[in-house]
Amino acid sequence: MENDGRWEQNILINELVQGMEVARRLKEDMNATYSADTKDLLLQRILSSYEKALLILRWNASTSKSQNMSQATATLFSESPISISASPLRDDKDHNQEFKHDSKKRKTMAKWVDQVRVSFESGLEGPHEDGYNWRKYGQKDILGAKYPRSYYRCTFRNTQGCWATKQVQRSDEDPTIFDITYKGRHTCSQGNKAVPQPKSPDKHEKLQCHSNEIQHRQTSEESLTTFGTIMTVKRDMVGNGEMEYPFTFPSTSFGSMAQESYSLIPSTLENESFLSSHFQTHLLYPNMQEFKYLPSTSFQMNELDGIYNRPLSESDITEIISTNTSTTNSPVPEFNFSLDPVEIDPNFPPNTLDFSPRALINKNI
DNA sequence: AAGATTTGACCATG
DNA sequence: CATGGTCAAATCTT
Repeated sequence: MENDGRWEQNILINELVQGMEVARRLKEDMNATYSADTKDLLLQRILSSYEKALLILRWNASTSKSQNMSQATATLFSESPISISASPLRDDKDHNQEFKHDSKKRKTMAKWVDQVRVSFESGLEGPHEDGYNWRKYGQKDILGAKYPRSYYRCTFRNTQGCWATKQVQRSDEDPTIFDITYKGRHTCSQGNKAVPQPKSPDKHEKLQCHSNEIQHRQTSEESLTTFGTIMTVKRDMVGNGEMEYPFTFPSTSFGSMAQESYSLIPSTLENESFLSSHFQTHLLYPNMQEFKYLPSTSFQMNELDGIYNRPLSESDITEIISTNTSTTNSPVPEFNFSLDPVEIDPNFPPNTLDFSPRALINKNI
């Protein structure tokens, strides 16, 4: 656990550096290039960096449990590489959520994809709770894939018109890894809640127990912020110009980390998408033994350097800003990041803006 | 009985 | 036409 300090420090530095970099960009382009909206987003991004930095400091000071601190920082950081983009090729109708109600149109509408890689202990049936209620609606054998792909949609699709979906695909190379692709933003009550309250704790508990031999106890206060395995995050462009954007997935599977983490870095590095100009950020749970195998310097910062140390287009800014917006949906309830992502960029139709599913796990272990 | 899952059929897309 | 995504009836679970 001696790495916790370094981890937190790196994140802290990282956040401050981000804020500084964005501020510098903003200063340079104060009276040119960027639109008013973009500037506003930049400012929000800056504020977010400081908020997060302060958050880390506050948390550090208020808790003696380094584990929870690490969980919080990991989660916070993990929200950073999120990016979103609307396809400029789509007309506004396609962005209109109303069209989502027409299944015939769904394939042509813009979508935002979150892709997450989550690992589990071997022997698991499948992915675990991510804070939302999903209903399986299909399964399909995928060409070249060893395991079938499962399709889930939000349980509240009919009752609340929530069109969030996810796909779960077990990894060929490492069956303990599941690629989970999220599409659509939760508009249901769960999606609006900072902390989804499991409606049926028993069910969740059963799932959790099923997937983990190791259960973690929490203090009452910290029970709201139980985050688990944050594995890898990948950003990919979809072929039709749609943007996949990464977000992190606060797994509740604590028990699996030590075993599975070995495979995470290789599996993602080998991924061809990594070589095709996409970037990936590896987020490893700070308490993992394997954490020590990571470069002593902040590997995340290197990733972010790739963002900040190049000329920024407006779309780049948008990506960075959306990083910010995601953090405003901080799953940590007591953090008062109240920015509504919908308001971040007026050019984005609200209902199609998708952010991190705020996958906050309120696990009642 | 209501809700969830399974699974083959259907459909859109490239 | 092959493939992936979704539908919906049948089936299972609660």
